[in-house]
This record gives sequence, structure tokens and C-alpha cells, in this order.
Amino acid sequence: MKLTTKGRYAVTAMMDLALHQGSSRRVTLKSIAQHQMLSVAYLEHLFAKLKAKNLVRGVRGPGGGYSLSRPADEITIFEIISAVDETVDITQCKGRKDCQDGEVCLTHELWTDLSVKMSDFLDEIKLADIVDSPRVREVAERQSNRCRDVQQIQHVMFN
Amino acid sequence: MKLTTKGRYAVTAMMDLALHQGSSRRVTLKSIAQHQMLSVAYLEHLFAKLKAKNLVRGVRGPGGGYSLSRPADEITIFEIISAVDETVDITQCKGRKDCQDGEVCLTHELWTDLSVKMSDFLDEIKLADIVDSPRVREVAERQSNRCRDVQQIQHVMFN
DNA sequence: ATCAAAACCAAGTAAATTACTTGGTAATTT
DNA sequence: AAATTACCAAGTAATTTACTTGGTTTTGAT
Repeated sequence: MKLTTKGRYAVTAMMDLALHQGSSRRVTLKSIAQHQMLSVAYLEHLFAKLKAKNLVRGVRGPGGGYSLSRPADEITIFEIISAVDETVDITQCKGRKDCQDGEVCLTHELWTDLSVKMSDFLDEIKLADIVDSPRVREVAERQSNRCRDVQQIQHVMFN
Repeated sequence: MKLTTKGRYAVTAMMDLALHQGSSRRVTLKSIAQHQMLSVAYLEHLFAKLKAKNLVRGVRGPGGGYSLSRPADEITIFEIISAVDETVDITQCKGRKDCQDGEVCLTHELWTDLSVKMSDFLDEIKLADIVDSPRVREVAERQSNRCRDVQQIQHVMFN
């Protein structure tokens, strides 16, 4: 179990998809990149991994983008984080002749116990749990209106 | 809330101290370094931070080493991890004119909610919770016997 | 049919963080 | 006095994170 900014980007990106899921609109990496102030190319890497774990679905071409491949209440935070953070659990002393005489270190076992607790905790939290409060829906609505306004202005100014 | 190998090293090192706390023996960085296969110098950095947060106490000189500065049931996992992982929470869009028009991004607020949940979870787990099971005490006892054996052998061979 | 918008792909570079190295000083026990 | 330990600082190496560039494919719209 590891948790870095990479995992955070993945989770917030998935939130983004979940928030737009109802309107059956797809979300482009470009728009996520603007939200999170990231490059599209970096997001591509993350989404390749999310796709490999069957968490998202990509559609090419104009009007394309990404959407959740499962309902938001069937996707856990743990799944998202472990999809991108590839937990390189070297929680074993590799057969060194330390105090343990070939056994795995006690502290490493204890860490594993703790790690499992954390994983279980995050595996109980579904994407929907975070995204589906009424407060959130309201804010999301207000934001998507703002989005539309900004896009219209940009359209008038630059096209 | 961040969680890397650095945090893991800190937690396992603190476990090490907790396990030796009863016998009122101090634990040297050298012995921890051997357990965790790390350099002493790197551990020094970690312990400087743990000390700054008043989680450990150092005693110099022969027979010196580190011990917990509070009982293990008053130290939480969250304290340990946040002592060394210095959570650089840039969970705010820094006033960019995105969709939000100066507001913080919704997804970032949601991440913060989640982050708080995780922190709370780890703040409820005490060091003692992990280290104080009977199984652990037994294994620890066996290990410290082995340790003594190894040390005696080394003493005979190299001194 | 052509064009533009998107996903998808690969091979690099830059930046940040993690972990180590070296070479010390200060305190404390034997 | 000598050995052992914490404590300190300024660097380097290794790894991971994030970005860059330059593509290709797919697909909807004109």
C-alpha cells in the first residue's frame, strides 16, 4: 500500500468521470488536465493503467473521451490507487542472516498487518460514497454552468 | 496525507522501539539499520524528524540509543507518518481562472474529504495496537534470544 | 472525402524525492 | 583516555514523478 500524488491524481480524475457520468457525457483528458493542472500526456499514462484494470473505457474521435466502465458504487478507492501506484511490497527481508535466521522480520509482518488494514479501509470506500452527496451534486451543477459560460465566451472570442 | 516507503521505514522503526520498550533497553540506529537494510545516516534523518515531533528520545554514548518518548498507546500511526512524510497538501487550485472562477476545484475538495478520512483512520490506530498482541510478544522474545546468540557469536569471533 | 478531435503509443528529458556517502562534532560510559 | 553512540552538514546516486515531442489510429462532422 503506497499513496502518492500519483494516486491522488488518479482518484480525482475518477471523481471527475463519476461527476459527469449521469449526463452520459464523456470526459476528455484535456479537460481533466486543465482541472488538475497536469499535462495530457501524463494523464494518458495514468489512464492506460486505469484502463488495463478495467476501471475506465476510452472512446476515440471527436466527442470521445473517457467514462467509467462500471457504476461508481462498484469502484473502490483502493482499486484506483493500486491501479496506478503499483505497490512494490518488498515487505520481506530477502533471506538475510540477521536476527531472524531466515524468518521474515517481525516488524515487516506487523507492517503488512497494518498495510492490510489500510487497504481494507480504502476498499470499503466506493467512488460513489464521495461523489454522491447532495452538496456535491449542487456544486457540480453550478460548476458545469460556469464551464458552459466560459466555453461560450471562449468560442465567441477565438473562433 | 501521503504514504511512501519513507513512512514505512519510520513506522517499522517505531515498532522496533516499542518492542524493546519493556526491557528498558535502548535501540541503536545501527541495529535498526541492520533490520531494515538501510544506512544509519538515512535513519538519522528520519529520527531527527521523529525527535522534532517529540516521538522519540535519543541518548548518546555507549549503551545509548533511542526510545519512545511516550507510551506506545499514546502514539498513533498517523503521527509517525506525518512526522516524516511532511504532507505537502497542494489541494487547492491556486487561484487559476479555470471553470471554477477562483473557487477551489470540487474534486480537490472531495480529495480533502477522503484524505481526512484516511488520516482519522490512521490516527485511531496506536502503535501499541499493532505491537501488543500475545503472538507478537512471543515472536519478539524468540527473536531477541536469537539476537543475543548472534551477538555472542560475533563477539567471540571478531573481538 | 477530408478534416479535426480525440484516444493511444513510444522514447526520451527534466524535476523532485528518496536513499546513501563522507567526514565530521558532542556527549557519555567504561 | 578510548570507545560508542547520537547528532550534524553538504554533497552524490538512484529512483520515481511529471513532462515533452512526435507520432498513429479512430471517428464524428462538414
